[in-house]
Amino acid sequence: MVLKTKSDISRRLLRWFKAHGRDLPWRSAFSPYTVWVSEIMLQQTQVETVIPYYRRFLSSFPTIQALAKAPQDLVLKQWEGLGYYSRARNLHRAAKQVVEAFNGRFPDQMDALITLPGIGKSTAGAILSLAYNQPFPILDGNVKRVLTRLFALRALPGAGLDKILWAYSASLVPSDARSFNSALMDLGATVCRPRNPVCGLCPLKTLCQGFEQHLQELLPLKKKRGPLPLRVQSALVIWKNKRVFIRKRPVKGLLGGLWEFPEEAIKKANLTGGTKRLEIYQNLGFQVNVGEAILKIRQTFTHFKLELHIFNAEYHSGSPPRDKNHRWVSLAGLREFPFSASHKKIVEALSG
DNA sequence: AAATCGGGGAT
DNA sequence: ATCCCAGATTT
Repeated sequence: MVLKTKSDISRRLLRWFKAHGRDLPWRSAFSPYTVWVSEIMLQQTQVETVIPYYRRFLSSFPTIQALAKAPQDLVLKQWEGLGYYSRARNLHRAAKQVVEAFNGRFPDQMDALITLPGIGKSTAGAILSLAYNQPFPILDGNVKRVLTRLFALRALPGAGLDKILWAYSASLVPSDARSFNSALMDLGATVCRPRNPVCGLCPLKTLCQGFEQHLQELLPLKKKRGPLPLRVQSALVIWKNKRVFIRKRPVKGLLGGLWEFPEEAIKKANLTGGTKRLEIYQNLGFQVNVGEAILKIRQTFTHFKLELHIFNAEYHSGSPPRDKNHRWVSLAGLREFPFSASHKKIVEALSG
């Protein structure tokens, strides 16, 4: 009975996929490199957002050797605006590892794949199934939702539920894992959607326990999170002889490796008391005269909200550290450096 | 187990 | 405004 249902599910899904599967840029070649790049970009990021980045990235780095040889600033520049920049740094590191430790040969085994930075169990399963057509399961947001509904799993999110979902995903994968896993993701994205699932168009409708129990809108269960804390910060556009000062953020942590106009936390009171503005900057290493506010930017991050106040400033005295992480750059030169979305808006405000 | 890590699309 | 996206890594 269970075996019959299993083959029933894969048969229905594969037939549906032939007629309704998405035509996506990374589904033309199935080379390990392009599958890998797409999988990393697609982590926590929607397909439509990824597509232009994917094209540009492969245009800049057509091979894993080209990626391995590239400077990190250029890799981050191609990633600029996509978010979760550790993905880009890990992708770059992993490319070097494959070129050096694996002689340029992309691994085709689970144990080797998960040694590469940025590749966890699900991305490894995706690479093995999509690039090599090996029968490995995946468990992304789409698959979690489809399986949770299909088997009416009422557990709260967490390790316990994940273990059950991995077991279901593994039990369902047929020999044509490439098409099956693609179909599972497409079904989740286009039919078994988070809100307003289109159960009338679902090939698994008659097998779906969630639909049978009218739970499709309630599943998967989610835990609610509290309000995000607000961080108020300032950034300075410091001028000196038609150039502006930028520095590189630490490679670890938030927006790691990106460049910025010096940014620090401030208290809201310091925004209004004109003369207090000189006290805003503690760690700059040199003295400036702070001018008027020129821009205010709000940005929501995963775990906090940012309110960023940008001020014009003029170099006064002293000197910043003389290393490659601190630069005076012309307006035209700013285009070479990778910035976060917020600081990209500052660049645009200065240029436009 | 919980926190960290971006930015935007959809509603 | 909220939810969530082809998750991984660190704490």
